[in-house]
Amino acid sequence: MKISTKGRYGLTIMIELAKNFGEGPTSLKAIAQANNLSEHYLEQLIAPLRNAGLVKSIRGAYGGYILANEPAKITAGDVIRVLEGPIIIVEGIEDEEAAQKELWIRIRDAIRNVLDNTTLEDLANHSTDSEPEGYMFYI
Amino acid sequence: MKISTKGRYGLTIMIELAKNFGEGPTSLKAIAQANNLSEHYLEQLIAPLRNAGLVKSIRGAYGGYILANEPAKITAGDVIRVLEGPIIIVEGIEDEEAAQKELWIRIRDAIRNVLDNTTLEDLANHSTDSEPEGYMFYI
DNA sequence: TGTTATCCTTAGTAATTTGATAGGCATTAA
DNA sequence: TTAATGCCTATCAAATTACTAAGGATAACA
Repeated sequence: MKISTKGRYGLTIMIELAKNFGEGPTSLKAIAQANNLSEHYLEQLIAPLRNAGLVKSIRGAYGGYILANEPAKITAGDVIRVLEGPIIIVEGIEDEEAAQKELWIRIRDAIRNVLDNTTLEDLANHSTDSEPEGYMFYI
Repeated sequence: MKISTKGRYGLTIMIELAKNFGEGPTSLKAIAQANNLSEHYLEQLIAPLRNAGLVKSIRGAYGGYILANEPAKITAGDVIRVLEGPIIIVEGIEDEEAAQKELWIRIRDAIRNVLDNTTLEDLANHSTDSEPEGYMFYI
């Protein structure tokens, strides 16, 4: 179980757009180069973000993308939900698994709380406070 | 992103063993039948649980599995970590993604908190308080 | 008007994971 | 000796992930 590169790269895109908010469109090419990612792959990630109304596109030369809303009004949850799809699917849980229900509800609520209370503004401003390397991200 | 059946079925096994704790071994066959699952598939899930020292096996006729410890001393985190592997891999995060670090840390800690504070005893006793159907588990 | 930079769409694909199924050997209680 | 169980290895179809490839549509700008 993990958060895939879809969610991570998607957040990377959105944070870049948050940093450039109010300064006109940012091209995917610029974002891809700045973060050393495949532009083609990012195109596939931003498509659902556009469909979800989180970003607006400006076509043609010197076009690009802009956030559809202020960075303080877009949460990490908005982005992750679009790109990672349903998290903790325990839908259609069997009666036999009823004992586990409480656990999944607790985990779901804990994650929701973080995702819905962290905005792009939070993430864009935190930029490079560079903690020590070697920290780990296993639960 | 989701918690797969590995984690769910694994918890199902462990909760059954918790219910039968102190009453001798429980066979996988019995657990499989009670929960309408494939016995062969459960074998593959319990192998890592045994290797991790969470359960002990008793071979031969009328054998089965028992918890290696009291239900109150085994947490959901012990089980999930073994079966689901690393959660939220953001290891080897790039410098460019530094802005996201705070988010992953917050989510990691929130999930850890739930997993490490929910024991098999909690889950085994909660059994069938049967909440209304149709609740959802998307984040 | 032509060029170029960009968005947009579809298709393909190798590697990995998931969720099993199958067959058979090893061990032990009765 | 038999039957019940754990244990081990292999196989496999479907889905997902993380891309790559190719090219069309649109619009700024010279």
